[in-house]
Amino acid sequence: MKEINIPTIEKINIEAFQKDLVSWFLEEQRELPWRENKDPYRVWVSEIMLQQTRVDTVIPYFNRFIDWFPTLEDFANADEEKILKAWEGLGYYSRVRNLHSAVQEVKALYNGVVPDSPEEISKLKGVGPYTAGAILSIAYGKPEPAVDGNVMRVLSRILMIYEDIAKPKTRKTFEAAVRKLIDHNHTSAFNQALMELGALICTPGKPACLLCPVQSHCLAFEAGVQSELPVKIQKKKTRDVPIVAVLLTNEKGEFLIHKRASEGLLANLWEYPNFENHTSLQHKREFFESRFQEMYGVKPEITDPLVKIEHVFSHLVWKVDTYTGTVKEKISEATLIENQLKWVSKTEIEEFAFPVSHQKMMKAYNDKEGNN
DNA sequence: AACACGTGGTC
DNA sequence: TGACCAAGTGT
Repeated sequence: MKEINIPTIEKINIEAFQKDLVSWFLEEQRELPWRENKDPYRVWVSEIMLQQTRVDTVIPYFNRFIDWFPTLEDFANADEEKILKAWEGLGYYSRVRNLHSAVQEVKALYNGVVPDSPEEISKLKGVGPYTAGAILSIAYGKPEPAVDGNVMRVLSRILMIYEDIAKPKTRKTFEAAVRKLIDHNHTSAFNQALMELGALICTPGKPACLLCPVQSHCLAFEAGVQSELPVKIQKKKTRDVPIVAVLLTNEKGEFLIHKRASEGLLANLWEYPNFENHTSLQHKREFFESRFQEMYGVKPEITDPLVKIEHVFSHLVWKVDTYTGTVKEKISEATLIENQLKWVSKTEIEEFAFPVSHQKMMKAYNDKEGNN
């Protein structure tokens, strides 16, 4: 275990810093549904939802999630279709599948009680260094660091740390800092205060230093360099992926849907039949029809163009040309099962989780038909 | 270490 | 309008 040295920490009056920060949090914290109590299960769910996701986005999802699965055991017993539906639209869907298997493990191994040791809790799927520290400090009062993007931004300023926060090893520097700074009597408030401060005051763009409860402790403010911090180098280019997707119906008015693979992008979510189309430009319909036929043995008929959808992911961009179409011939039951295809009515379709891009297809269809 | 993994909001 | 961002983790 290498010792991490942070010279500037000597300049901080730690007790005064703790008091100013924690007092501010106790006074000014937002009322959030996951702050109603310290149930480790609720804290856990909220921390997973909040990964890379805004508070305002999470609130309605969290409330519905707790409504559907009030206890850890309720969630452990839920089926995968339902848990994906609970997450539909939130993104990063592996979060909910990992949470599900982790919760089932807690039920089986720990009698349904979320473990309170760093070693045990860190073994759970989807529980990394941040989430482990967050649950341990918030739900169990353990003096563990919970270093997220907010904490790195706030502490990079207070301690004038110029390490690139995009680099994995940098998190360790900030964990070491938190271990020295954390208020052992108020671990929950201290860690949450760091994040709350980052969200409300010590923001990325223009930090509201004049309103900051720990302004007098901030080395970057003292030096007038708060806008230069944190240092963050990085940006990957996205690549375009052209896709042709078709909303296919049969004579019964049912829609054909396809379940995505169990790993990778949008794993296990449902979608309308589509193919990546690197070939060309004017022949998208023919391309789809022939690919569909070679995959499933039946030739669909594409009728009308629907909408063009551009969907931006963090690492790629789908350029989707969508159409409506019909399937007149019968697709055999074996083919349907083998290829994870399903005919569903407009009512049944509500039970399945779709990525946002494909939700837009049905919306466009409804808008166009003027029905619902 | 670097990249895959979603979505909606912001300046 | 195109980054850049928001309470990260798995591989």
